[in-house]
Amino acid sequence: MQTLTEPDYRWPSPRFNRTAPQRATRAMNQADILPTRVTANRERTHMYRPVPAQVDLPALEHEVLTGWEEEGIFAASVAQSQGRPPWVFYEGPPTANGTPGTHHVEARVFKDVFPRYRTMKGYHVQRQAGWDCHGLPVELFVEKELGFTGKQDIEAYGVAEFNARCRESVLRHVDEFTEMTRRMGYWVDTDAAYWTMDPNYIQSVWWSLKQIFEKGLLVQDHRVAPYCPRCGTGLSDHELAQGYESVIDPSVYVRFPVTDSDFLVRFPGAALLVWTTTPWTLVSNTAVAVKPTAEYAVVATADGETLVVAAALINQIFAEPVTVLATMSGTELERLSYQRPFEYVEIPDAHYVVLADYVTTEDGTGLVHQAPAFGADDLITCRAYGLPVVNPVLPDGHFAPDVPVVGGQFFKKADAVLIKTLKETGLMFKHDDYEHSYPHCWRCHTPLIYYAQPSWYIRTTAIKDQLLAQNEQTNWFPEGIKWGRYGDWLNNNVDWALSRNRYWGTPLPIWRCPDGHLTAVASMAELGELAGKDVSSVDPHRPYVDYITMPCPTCGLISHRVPEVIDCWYDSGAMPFAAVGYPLQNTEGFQEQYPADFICEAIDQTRGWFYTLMAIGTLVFEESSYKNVVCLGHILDEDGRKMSKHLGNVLEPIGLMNEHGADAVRWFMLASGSPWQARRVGHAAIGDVVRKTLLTYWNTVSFLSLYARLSDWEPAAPAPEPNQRPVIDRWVLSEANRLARDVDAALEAFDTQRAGRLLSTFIDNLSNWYVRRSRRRFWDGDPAALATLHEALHTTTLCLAPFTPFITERVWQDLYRATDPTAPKSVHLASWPAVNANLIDERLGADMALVRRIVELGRAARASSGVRTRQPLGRALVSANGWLELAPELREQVCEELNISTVESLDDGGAGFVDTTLKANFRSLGQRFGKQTPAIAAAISAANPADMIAAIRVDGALTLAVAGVGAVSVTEADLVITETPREGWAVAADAGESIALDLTITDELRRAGLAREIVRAIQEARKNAGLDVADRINVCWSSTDGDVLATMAEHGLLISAEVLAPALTQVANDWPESANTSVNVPETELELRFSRV
RNA sequence: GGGCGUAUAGCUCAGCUUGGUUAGAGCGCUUCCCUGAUAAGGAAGAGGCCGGUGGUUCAAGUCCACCUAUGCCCA
Repeated sequence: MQTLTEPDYRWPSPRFNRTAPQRATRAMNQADILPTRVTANRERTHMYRPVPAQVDLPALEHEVLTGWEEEGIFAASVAQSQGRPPWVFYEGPPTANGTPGTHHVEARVFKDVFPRYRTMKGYHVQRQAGWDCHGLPVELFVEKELGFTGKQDIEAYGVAEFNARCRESVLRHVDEFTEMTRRMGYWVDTDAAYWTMDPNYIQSVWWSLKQIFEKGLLVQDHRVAPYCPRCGTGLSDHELAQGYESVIDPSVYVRFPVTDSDFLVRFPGAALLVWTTTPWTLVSNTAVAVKPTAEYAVVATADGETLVVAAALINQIFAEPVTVLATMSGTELERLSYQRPFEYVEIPDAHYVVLADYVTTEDGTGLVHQAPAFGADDLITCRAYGLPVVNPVLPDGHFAPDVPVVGGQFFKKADAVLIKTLKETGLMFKHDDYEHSYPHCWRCHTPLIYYAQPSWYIRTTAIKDQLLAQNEQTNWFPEGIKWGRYGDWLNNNVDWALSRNRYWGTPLPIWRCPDGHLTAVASMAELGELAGKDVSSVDPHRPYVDYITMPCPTCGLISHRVPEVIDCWYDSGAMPFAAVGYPLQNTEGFQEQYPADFICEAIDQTRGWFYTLMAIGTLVFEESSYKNVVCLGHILDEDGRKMSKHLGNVLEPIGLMNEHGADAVRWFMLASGSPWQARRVGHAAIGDVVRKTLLTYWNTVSFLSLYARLSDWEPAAPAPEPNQRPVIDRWVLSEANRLARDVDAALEAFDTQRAGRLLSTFIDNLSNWYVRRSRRRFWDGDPAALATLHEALHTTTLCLAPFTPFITERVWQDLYRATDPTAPKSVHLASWPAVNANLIDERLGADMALVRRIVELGRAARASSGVRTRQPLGRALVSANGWLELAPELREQVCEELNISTVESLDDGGAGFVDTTLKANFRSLGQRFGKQTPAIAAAISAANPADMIAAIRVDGALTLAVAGVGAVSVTEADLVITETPREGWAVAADAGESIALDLTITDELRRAGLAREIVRAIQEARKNAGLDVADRINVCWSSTDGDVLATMAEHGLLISAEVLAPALTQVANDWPESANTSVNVPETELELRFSRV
């Protein structure tokens, strides 16, 4: 129980699956191993807390979450760094419009790891959450709930009521996001979150729009967008994608007679041949576009016609052979005038050839009919020529009643009568049917019309050069996006179509009077002044803001707000200042927090948030709002498919984290595979990283705690200086310092994958080499070993903390905070580990790598020999570069690991045993000899290896006569030398290194092997009987076998010490009843039983 | 249609920037070894026309071109 005298929060104790280990002392002789237990779990302030080998990670995480919250650790970490240099992070607001998915976890893991890391590095990192509240997706969601089919339903229902429901819908989902954020350990301040629907936020947006308006960059113009004439609304791209249906449309080739007199002098009766699949747009024909760089031909047909077509398409268009009268580039056709097919509507100053890069010569005729009201490309092209936008189609999809022939007809239905007319007037060259997919309204299946509507634009094309310059200053991760996907987008920049004819969004703050004078408004206060009344309590949303009118400052007529709301992407791109209410509020704080050092989202934001942030920052402050941007690949399901509700393959994030642990999910996202690429996520993949890395780390911690406690060891106890410790300790400390240095560098470069690989490699080395090789020292309570592992895990835990904040917090509490009263009360309040460069020993790292390679070879040799490792061998011979220079301590590691008494160098006395093979080192030879390399390699293979080596080792080089090349000097570096011993030895060799085992087993060695066999059998039986590692046993044995008797006499002390047996008693047939566990020693005539003391 | 990625073992992926002759790792499978923390660890085996074609080069998984498949973004 917690008491009031305890000033500090008591982190909950871990759960136990087994009883806590009790104190015991590792013993090397029988006298010492008599029970010396003291009271279990004696209260020791500076001792590790017990760490169970088994761990329930999700349960641990819930305890840690509680601890963080009760102690306010996140707030403390932000408060503690107050006044330090800021490192600025912006949270991109998720659209709070649906249930969060695992893909949301991905970005949020990255948004968490770098701020945590930077905080440890001594920066102050504010982390404000945010919610994107507006937008069509929210409206559609509510429409669906209400069973609406279009805007008429919303108008009938009432905009005020509709928007109230949108607001409520947003609030509903925010809770789910908050819970997911909490569970995954993403430290972001949700209490101080910004909401794009907040009145202060909206006023900041208004302010920025007024800046842009006053620069003359916010203008009204036409915009072509897919539009459902039945629902009376434009459709977003995402809606468009849902509604493609296959339809059969007419495909018509129409003659447009040339009227340019010069051209007609050269080519009498010439006509442009134009192809279209939407004859109804011909009524609005305004121009004909050609590709400037394409070649066009004037051809005479078999029927005596003269037509202009793209040269590349002649064979496709004409069944009969034609005569080419002339060819010319598209550029030469520019401004050529022609007679349009239908004279139904007035289109002044038009009807000539224009140039457009997007025209292709792959199908049709290479001449594209232009109707700017019905095609986005057409509109851009025609606008460049100053051509008018004439639209005879009403918003309901019908031609205006006063249009001849087609008046009052639905646009698609008009095709038939127009085709008939074209045939009658002789303009039709060819008429086919053409099957293709055409967008339809996903709600009512009406064919959509690409339709020009008045729309508000931001002239981003005017600041294109500035945007490119800002992009040059920006660091992209991965780098390819900068001038790849994103750079392309900037280079092909088009004006930003800002307005939406919708309801739930930031209202466009522009008031217009009947004379068309425009007034931009930057705040509710300003609006109140202009309107001449107090409007400070009015909700700036529709419809309320729409009711506010003002006298036009120019002419005094009554101005009303324009009806549009703005693209919600503008909302989110405005967050750097709108989130803090700038400039109405926080004018000072804002300066420090702009621009951001770091933002991060998935790749789909290149044209979304990444762009709107940069564009708005450049428009308003003439500086992009971020310096470094991490751009993630998408998350896919186990089969590589996109996750979607539709497919039913969505991984629910909280469930995933409660099954494997948030740390596991985080580690997977950060370190498994490349974050830049699309990655598959599934239970198997995540379970894998838990086993491989997290549990290995945990078990190393548990191991340290277990043996330190058994030895009563405390980290404060004196230990030798690192340079006085055994070589393997110095090695692991060197590696640990390298780890801190290299992980730091990787995170500095935003490379979590590299950092993750470094960490898991180190953890593997620590557990499966350092601990494995040093176990005996831990049993003995060696302070050097305990201190070394303590220090190595300290570094590991700190480096790992930003990645897996839960498990490292647990370890911090149990190992470090429990033993050091001055330690920060959370690992997340600690600093990044200081690198002690003096402890980094590159040479030692290389030497240890050699030792481990030799051990690997030795294991292979053991396996191929059939002599198990438990059977000691007397001798091994090694041949490897650097072996002779190895410290004796390191060679000793090889002996121990391979259970061999002595390891000698093959070079020392192995001359008679050795076979030598030689291979050419192509890398070295190739650089010097280029084309002649194969001949020299062949000469090397042909030479006598022993002679060559002997010569080279004496003189350092050898001159070789090579056929066709001449005399060539070869050094040892040009060769790969492999020496292998001969008969009677078990051999393994790889890449010039080899080891040979002397398989001679003397009686002495055989008995030593038998002793180890007996020890192992007893240990296994102990474990199976559920004994604790410190329990003592009484052993009785009986045998008549001479070998066994000799072994027991020779190695009895060793055996009893190894298995913690104070008594090792030989019996005849008088087995004590208590000796109830019998041990089977394979292939040995030995009867053996034991009982717990 | 345009742009950008990706393609290597049954599966998941390194290696490609800087070309070098035996292409690696993990998971799964078979056999064996080690075990006084471990859900671990180790050795061996089976499993690869490194998507295809052509080119550059003494030498190509790696560089270049084209093609195919697939994904994303945009039309």
